Amino acid sequence: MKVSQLAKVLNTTPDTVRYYSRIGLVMPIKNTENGYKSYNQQAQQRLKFILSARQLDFSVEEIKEILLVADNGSTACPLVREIVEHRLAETEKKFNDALTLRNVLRNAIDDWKSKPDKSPTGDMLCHLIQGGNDE
Amino acid sequence: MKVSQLAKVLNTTPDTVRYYSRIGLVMPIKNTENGYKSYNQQAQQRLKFILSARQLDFSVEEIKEILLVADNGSTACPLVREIVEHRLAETEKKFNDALTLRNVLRNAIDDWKSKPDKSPTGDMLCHLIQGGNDE
DNA sequence: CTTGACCTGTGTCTTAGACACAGTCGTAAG
DNA sequence: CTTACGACTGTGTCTAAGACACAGGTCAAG
Repeated sequence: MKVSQLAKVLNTTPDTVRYYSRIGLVMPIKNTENGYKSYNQQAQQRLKFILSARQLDFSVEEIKEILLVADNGSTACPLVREIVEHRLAETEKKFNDALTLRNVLRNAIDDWKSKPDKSPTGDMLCHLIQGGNDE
Repeated sequence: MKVSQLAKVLNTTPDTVRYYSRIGLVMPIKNTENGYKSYNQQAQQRLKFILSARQLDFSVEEIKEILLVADNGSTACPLVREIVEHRLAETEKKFNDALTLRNVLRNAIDDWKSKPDKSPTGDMLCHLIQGGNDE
């Protein structure tokens, strides 16, 4: 299995496969003829796992730690549970931040509807953004 | 006004002030004695504008374009309106993505509650992530 | 003068790949 | 067989918005 072939099978991009190879998450065999990377069944399994974890928004660094534990023969499950809890908390924060920003943007657009465009002055670059209650 | 003083006045960090100086968004005067950056009233005004735009999640690159237009004496308002519309669309996407991911994570946590930790096997690194319906 | 706390500019680091590039493969035509 | 050419390859570099490390500078207290 070469890079693009593996990428297609697992529905990802060659660049992603190369990246994970580059940082050592998957270890292809090097074809000594041309230096091309060659992936076996185990590498494919491993990459599939990585992609699944990425879908849960696990960072590559976290996945690296999980694999380290699993490669050692230990259960990675407790670590995985911990990470997913952590990720949930972060995602809820992102969710709230996006919600807040959405409202701010919507209010801005609404407020600005009644305001004209103005040329900048010495102390006012754009009254939409800077402007308090200019009339 | 030196870096940290300006940062404190505008409630931001010295690193942020230095960054905007470094990329040329604000242009401090160089003290010829010690090479320290010195900010005047106009620079402060400018930085304040930048920070306000950042609060609307405008990118630094977008702000750079706005300032370019304003420095030219033209109205930046149309550009600002365009950017904020664009940003709203992106924020709504982020919002939805976060919502979706939150549900995925919650479901995962819930599903996993009834599942034990397992040691990895040759073809199963972590059954929580990989596992279909193993019992 | 010396100490020490704080400040300074500059250089490097961060994520997770995307992109550019020169070289290589494989296949089809001549 | 050679040649051409499109698809592929590994490696090096780039991204956003600062954060951090570091060697040196400043300034007030003693």
